[in-house]
Amino acid sequence: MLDIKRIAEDKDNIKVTLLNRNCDVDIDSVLVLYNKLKDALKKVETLKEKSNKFSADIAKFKKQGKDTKDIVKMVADDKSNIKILDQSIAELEKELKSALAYIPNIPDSSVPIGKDESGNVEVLVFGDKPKFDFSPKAHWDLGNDLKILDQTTAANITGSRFCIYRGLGARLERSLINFMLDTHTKNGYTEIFAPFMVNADSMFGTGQLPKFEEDMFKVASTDYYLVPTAEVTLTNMHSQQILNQLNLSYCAYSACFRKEGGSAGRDSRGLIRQHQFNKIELVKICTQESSQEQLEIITKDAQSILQLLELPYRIIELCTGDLGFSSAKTYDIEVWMPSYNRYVEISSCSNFGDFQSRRSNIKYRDSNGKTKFAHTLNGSGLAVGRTVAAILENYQQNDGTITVPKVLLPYMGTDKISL
RNA sequence: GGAGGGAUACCGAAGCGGUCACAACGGGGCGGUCUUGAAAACCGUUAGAUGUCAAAGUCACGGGGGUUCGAAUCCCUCUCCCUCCGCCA
Repeated sequence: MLDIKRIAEDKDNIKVTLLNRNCDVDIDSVLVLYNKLKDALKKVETLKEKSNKFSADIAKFKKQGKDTKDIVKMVADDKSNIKILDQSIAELEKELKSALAYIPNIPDSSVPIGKDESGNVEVLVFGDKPKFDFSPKAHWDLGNDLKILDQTTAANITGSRFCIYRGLGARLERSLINFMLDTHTKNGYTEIFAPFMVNADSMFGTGQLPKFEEDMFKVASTDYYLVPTAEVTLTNMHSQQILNQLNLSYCAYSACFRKEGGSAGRDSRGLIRQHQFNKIELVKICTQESSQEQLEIITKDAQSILQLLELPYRIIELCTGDLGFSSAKTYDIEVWMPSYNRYVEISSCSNFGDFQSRRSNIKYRDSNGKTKFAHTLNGSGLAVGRTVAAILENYQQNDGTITVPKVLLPYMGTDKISL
């Protein structure tokens, strides 16, 4: 949520930045609403002041035994006017709030300007892509041949875009979850295990609602949604709070649920795009001054998993046209996927500035005792299913077996996945 | 699911129709006096939103609605928490 006052003060600039991220919201009509609301508020507050004063007089007069009939009638008349005005104010506020709810965050000034993903900037390449002296297989074929992944059976019991992990496949998924959480808690993140269902307020707070309702699974006969990411639970743990202590760091495992409505037919094979997948999420809540620095840290912490797993990856900075709705600045981490012959997103690390904290009302007191909106950040650390896919493909051997990455040995209990 | 009890500032809690939200009283936090230092004691300080250059003002006692000239206080409703009973991993 943007600050309406900031929009009013910096209208022209904000129009340009919104165009840069391909958003064509009519800012002028929002400001018309805002001015109408301000006028109505001024009017009603004057009336309220008057009637409050007279009401206090009534109490005084009664004590003195004076007659209050006339004054009571006068206040009663004002009251009915106030009621009408209050109703129109409530309507204006609702309209303004819902208009603001659909306006995306303003990109940070450091974000490269671009129309779409072709404008993204590669900022770092890490590791060497594996060279195979045989024809490498895709992870779904490897998983099928090794009998560790089974989409057919999952389609049978649920539907498309689900997967069953079996034997060492299931063990690999679980090992990665534990390895990632262990690594992040060593780096100072507090581990959280939170509900997989949240209410609509939480979904609004982090920006999934109202605009992206179609992307979410809603639980029938309840007002609850299945979380699309643990970002929702971790960030909203502190909604409606004034925090005394900041620079909070959380990590959590959660299953994530997404409809993937707009991607029919894309990545339908394998683990890349599922309706349900596991993810370790990192969330930071910090002061306004430190969020830029914290974004670099959270990105580094997410990368550390890939470095320890010795998987080749690169980092790109998203340009204005490719930035997510709530984000002010985002680094995507992409892992090398031999079967795609390109890098595939495995983590997205974002600084949201005060966009989410305005929505979910997360504040802190600065050193002068003034309350301010906190800054929030998050990053995947990492998407587990895609990590499994990357390990299978990058660590495959000529004989169809998979070498287990060294750091996973204590978790896997074996150095090789074979039939 | 049944029956009760609650929700007030960082925490506990008073208030039960106008004098109690510039929120009593405790505790905590912060600052100070005293002390070699600490403890204790004493003194001071500590609270939302909106608005404004600053004020004034307006709003806020879990959320929403109602009664009243006036509601933290009365009524309705929703949410959440606690206790007991029932059911149940």
